[in-house]
Amino acid sequence: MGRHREFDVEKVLDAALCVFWRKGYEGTSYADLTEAAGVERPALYSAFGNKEALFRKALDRYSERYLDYIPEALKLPTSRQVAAHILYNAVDLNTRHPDHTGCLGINGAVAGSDETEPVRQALIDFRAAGQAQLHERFERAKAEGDLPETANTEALAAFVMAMTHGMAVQAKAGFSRDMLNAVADQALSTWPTKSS
Amino acid sequence: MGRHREFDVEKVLDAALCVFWRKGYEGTSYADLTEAAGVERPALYSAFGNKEALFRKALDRYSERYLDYIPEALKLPTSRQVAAHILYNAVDLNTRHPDHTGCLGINGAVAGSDETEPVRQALIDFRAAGQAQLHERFERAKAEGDLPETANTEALAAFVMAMTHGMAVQAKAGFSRDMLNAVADQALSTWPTKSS
DNA sequence: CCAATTTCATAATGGTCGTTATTAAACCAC
DNA sequence: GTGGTTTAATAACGACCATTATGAAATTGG
Repeated sequence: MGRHREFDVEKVLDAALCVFWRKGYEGTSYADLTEAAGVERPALYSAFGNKEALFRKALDRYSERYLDYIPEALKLPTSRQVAAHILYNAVDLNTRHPDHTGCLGINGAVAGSDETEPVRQALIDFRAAGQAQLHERFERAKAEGDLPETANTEALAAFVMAMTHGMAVQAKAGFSRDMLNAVADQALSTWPTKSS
Repeated sequence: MGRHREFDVEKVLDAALCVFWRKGYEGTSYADLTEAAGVERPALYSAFGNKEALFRKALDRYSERYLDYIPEALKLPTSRQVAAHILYNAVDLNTRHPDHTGCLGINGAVAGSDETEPVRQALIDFRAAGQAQLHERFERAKAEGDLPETANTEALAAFVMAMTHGMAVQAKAGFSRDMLNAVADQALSTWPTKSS
């Protein structure tokens, strides 16, 4: 019983996600959020909690809605295909939406005031989780003989992640999709092979 | 005539630079700046102008004091040495100071509120200037036969910059110097050669 | 139809933001 | 040493920050 909610929670979360994506955590104000969502402040608080909780929910939704290419990539047969799938799909995601280029994992917060530290750390953990999955996958590739015994799988995973981070920065700076794809090409040209 | 300034302008600028380096432009408040510099607000305004002007001066000083390895790199004989010098020195710079890891060009601002847009753009230009120098140097390498005729020098320059950006993000996330050096190794592992 | 409950919009909270008046102190030329 | 000028420190400015108190509107169970 009681009055019904008049807005679609998921639509509002998507709107908030887009704002965070564009302006980062610290750069986003409730004025921005209410304008984008078409919903007043107290409604946001009652539906999602405070700003940090809202950001964390937006980050979860980002994972679900936009990063499905990562589990896809991990299932591919060779480590090179895994890396290629991730890099090219990252370029696509970073340049697909003209009003929020780059990546929430980077735009959200790289540096910031002390008050934003928990969010910054959450993003560090978020990125580390992706890197750990990649590391694990490359370990499997080594066991399967897809990667040479000498391969530093941890560094390889960190390298792919560094590329996605760097390209995200460049996408946010306005780099074209074509340019970033060429950058990804160059990154993949360094990929180790079993027979070298 | 008139009273003398009681603080060292360069020391105060260095202090401000360190704060911006750690917290970024938007994450830095005048409370932070005055505490770090040991100088009151009005003194900062009279010596440097407003927050944006102070940041721009800090960025200039950053260039002079910390990025001298870039002109050094450009003078090296081969494009591979140029890239290696930049990447390893970037790792060093990104991890040398425990209280401000990463790079001001990235930490300063990747995303932010609309008010920070001029600073964000200044950093984009700043990074683009470095990339242009690199591009030019790689063009020369191609003319000298150091790089193959087929090399995409613009993408190569963007690739090296993407690596520095990505490693800067990782350094700010706490990655070790050793890990980042291994990432740089991977990036350099298949630099294009004249004879391939 | 009434009472209980939930959401709504308005507007206020205390705090911090960047930026400056304001006034006292220190200096130099005369 | 006095007058003119520059800097220093205190404290204030309006604006915006995230958060919430308040009361009207809407809904359902009894």
